[in-house]
Amino acid sequence: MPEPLDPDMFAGCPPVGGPVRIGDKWTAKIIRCLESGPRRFTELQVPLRGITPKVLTASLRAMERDGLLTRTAYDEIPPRVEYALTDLGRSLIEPMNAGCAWSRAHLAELTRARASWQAG
Amino acid sequence: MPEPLDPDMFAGCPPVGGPVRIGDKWTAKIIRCLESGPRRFTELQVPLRGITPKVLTASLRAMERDGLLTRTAYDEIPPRVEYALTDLGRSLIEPMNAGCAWSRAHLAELTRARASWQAG
DNA sequence: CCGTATCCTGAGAGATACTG
DNA sequence: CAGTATCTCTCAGGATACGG
Repeated sequence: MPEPLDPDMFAGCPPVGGPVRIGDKWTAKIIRCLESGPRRFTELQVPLRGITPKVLTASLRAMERDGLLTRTAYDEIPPRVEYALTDLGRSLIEPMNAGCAWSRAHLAELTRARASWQAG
Repeated sequence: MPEPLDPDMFAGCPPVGGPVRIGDKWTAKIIRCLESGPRRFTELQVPLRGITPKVLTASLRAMERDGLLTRTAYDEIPPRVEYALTDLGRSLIEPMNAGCAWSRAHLAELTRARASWQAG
């Protein structure tokens, strides 16, 4: 493969931190939480161990802005807000599963690689 | 979907920054660069616009440690070093393609969502 | 050619406290 | 219940310069 690399081979690629921040700490997990149906703010906080309300709010707002989920506030007392995946958000589940499948298939191999690196 | 979320639903999931840092700024692109065959340090710097040697070195070392690629130094003058994907590294291409396919399919939709957010 | 050595910056993330 | 308001911190990433 002696062909030189195209200097512009990433020209069409969105920059990291561009269109969708699926690679951040929480986005993928939030999608998983909403996979089974709409959830409320506090409900999300439970599996998202220790996420602070500020960070959860920021994550949800970003995802809402990107059209991955919807926020619905009901005018009740006490307040009730529900977050639900859009079709767009739901469409991310497939590629996410591809990544998870890779992890399951190769995690052992990876752990071995790290171990033998430590060894020498 | 009134079933409560499992508080431990992410128990088995590796922490972000865990096993494989594919979500960082450079790892995926480096894999793309090596897809077509082994490459040298300076060769990688070309499409990786503006990556500094320090950062490229750090990325390559991390990937080597994880068994995603190999580093081969030839004892010549001037020095020659080649980086090549391992089978493990190559196996990441498939799930990466799944993500790229998603981008291609939904980028327009996403851009629309952002625009309408700005508008209203 | 292939890196190392320093120094620096910013953004994501967390701790803590408070409110409609 | 569902957030906001501050403050702080860490660390990936970058700028620059130098070395085998």
